[in-house]
Amino acid sequence: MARTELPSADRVTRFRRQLLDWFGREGRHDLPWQHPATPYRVWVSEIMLQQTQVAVVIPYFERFMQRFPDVATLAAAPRDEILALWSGLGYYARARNLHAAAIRLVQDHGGEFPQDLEAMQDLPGVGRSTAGAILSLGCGVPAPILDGNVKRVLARQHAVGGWPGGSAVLRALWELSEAYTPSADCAAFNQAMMDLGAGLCARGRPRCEHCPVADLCDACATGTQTDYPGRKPPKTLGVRATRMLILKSDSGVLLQQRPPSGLWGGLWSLPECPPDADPVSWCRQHLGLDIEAPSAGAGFRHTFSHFHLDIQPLHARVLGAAAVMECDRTVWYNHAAQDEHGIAAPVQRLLHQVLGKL
DNA sequence: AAAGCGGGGCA
DNA sequence: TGCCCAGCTTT
Repeated sequence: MARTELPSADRVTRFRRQLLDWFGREGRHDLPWQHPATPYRVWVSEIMLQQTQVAVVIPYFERFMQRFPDVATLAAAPRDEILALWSGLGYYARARNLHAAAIRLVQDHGGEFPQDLEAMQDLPGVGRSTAGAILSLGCGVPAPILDGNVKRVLARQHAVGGWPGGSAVLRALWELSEAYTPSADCAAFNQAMMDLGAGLCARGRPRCEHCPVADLCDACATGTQTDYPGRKPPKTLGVRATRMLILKSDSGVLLQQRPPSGLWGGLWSLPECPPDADPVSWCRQHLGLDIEAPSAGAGFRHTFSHFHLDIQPLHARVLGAAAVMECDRTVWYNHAAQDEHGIAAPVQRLLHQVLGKL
């Protein structure tokens, strides 16, 4: 990749002024975490926003703040309760890191957020961009950010080619972010960059005719906006298959808690029977349960970032007394237990279908 | 069906 | 340092 030239002082000045003028008129000033923009609220919102769009995050954020209004409450909460409120947001390591970081803040920082980039980045789940966002938006300390929106704006402004996941491109974009980020009005500037990237400088159809910095933009000048940022090199996904057992008793549907890390770590899920095993004997062997012959439900595909999972649901009633095997990592899930368990989206979907008929 | 999103963890 | 991992929504 060609070395990216840093902007002239004049270009930086004009970019900042035009962007901030626009932000004052058109920016989002009514997001829940902006009122009040405490470090805690900004932190939680930034973690939620890491892989999720604003509209999806808002209801999760409101519920989270109701239940965990401050760092101390969050640190003292059981992890299961945090995962339950995170259910459906995906990337559950974020929730586990959030809890671990809250505990660290209480133990090592007196329940307050550190005011420097290095200590902030030491918190689990907080990298350079998130640390910059918490500092600038929540603490009034200037620091650059580089989330997906800012990457897109800067890549287009300077026609930086290549996939931003690569280290050279990433480094170039960070240098640009540092060059543009002002020490005065940093919070407004950073919020403005995110708003511009989320709104006008959108991925598919950028609305350059309304963009406050279109006259400065290298990509816009050549009509090549959608070439930036470069795409991730394609990679064919593998396919795995599983059978999820929907075992019904009078007490509900059987759920098991998954191991604490890895795929759907710590979440509650349905028992999975290997494709080549006989479900009836598998249940007797692994669950100590006698079940009737199962019937197949409608199969569907769930896609992760790195593979497809073909899920075949199998329905069966449990024979005899089912309560005997309830233990720590097993629960009969029913209406009363709803909302108390963290459950992955495709499992949630299956349970939703079944619970109506229970 | 494919792209995108920020950070952790491990060779 | 450079890959691989994670789970949803949007397009």
